[in-house]
Amino acid sequence: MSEEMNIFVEYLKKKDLKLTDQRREILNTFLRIDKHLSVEELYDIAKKKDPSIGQATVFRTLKILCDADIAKEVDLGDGKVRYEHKYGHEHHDHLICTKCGRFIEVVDSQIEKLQEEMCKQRGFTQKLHKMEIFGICKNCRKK
Amino acid sequence: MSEEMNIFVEYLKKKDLKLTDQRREILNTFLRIDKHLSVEELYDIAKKKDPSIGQATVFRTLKILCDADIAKEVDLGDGKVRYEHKYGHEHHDHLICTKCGRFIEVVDSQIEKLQEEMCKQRGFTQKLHKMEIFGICKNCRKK
DNA sequence: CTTGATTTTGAAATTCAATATCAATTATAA
DNA sequence: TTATAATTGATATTGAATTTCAAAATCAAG
Ligand SMILES: [Mn+2]
Ligand SMILES: [Mn+2]
Ligand SMILES: [Zn+2]
Ligand SMILES: [Zn+2]
Repeated sequence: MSEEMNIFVEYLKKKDLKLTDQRREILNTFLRIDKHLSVEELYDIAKKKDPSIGQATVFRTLKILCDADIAKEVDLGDGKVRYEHKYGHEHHDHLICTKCGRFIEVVDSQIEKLQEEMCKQRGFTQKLHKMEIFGICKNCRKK
Repeated sequence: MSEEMNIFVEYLKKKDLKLTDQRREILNTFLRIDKHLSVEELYDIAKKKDPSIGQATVFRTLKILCDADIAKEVDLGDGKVRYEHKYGHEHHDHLICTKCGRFIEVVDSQIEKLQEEMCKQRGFTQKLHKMEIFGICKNCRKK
């Protein structure tokens, strides 16, 4: 049983929510496919294992996984929210290939520091930030 | 007649599009209200001057203004696309106050440089980037 | 000016992701 | 086992954005 599943079970207990087959299966699928998937994509995969799972339950379960800090929304404003693993993952930003759709995860401590400074200078209290760089990845460039 | 209006007129001519009262009024409203407005907000304002203007036309015209590099989409992934002035404005990022909704425009040449380096290191060709920092602005903090 | 091909318009219909509704089903503690 | 409360999936609904379409407007040519 994965760490995340333990956390999930505990979280559900704490919130008086119930552990169901669907929720278990959705979490397992989410963990197995380590990508930035949309609900639709995750739903299609989970459905294969258990055809009785409904879209609404996938939406609902991913929201719970976010509340439990197991998943995190990634919204690029392209009309579909995606979800990534949060548990055991530090904050990071993304380089996104507009050709193949690959997400490259990056952190630059210097940039993070400069962001802090920039906010401080303006009396702005930073809560969170998003940095996304769009372009063409190494692989796609070669071809 | 504003610079932007000249550009718009030229752009329309070049693309065999027509200059209409609605398009003129939408651009003027857009220029007058120098904020990051959603289509809905811009529509409500433009409608007061000319009640016959329809939402669809506002959507359509803002798309044209983007094509003409007069306007630029700002999509924070909160379900509503906003538009800002592009003509005569350099690239910049945003500090966004989650309390009052204010947009503070910022550029940090050091950050921009580090972003370039980061991409270079990974063989990633940067096309564009978005950086948004969410938090509480000076004004809202005081209260 | 007119003319007339072509574009544009606004209202309404449609799309699409996300959310809400609801009766039937299921989990879980007593 | 039973009672209660949560959960489910199908379906309906929402809200932003887009498409459709017949009527109206633009604008270049005459
Ligand atoms: Mn990521
Ligand atoms: Mn701006
Ligand atoms: Zn790629
Ligand atoms: Zn504020």
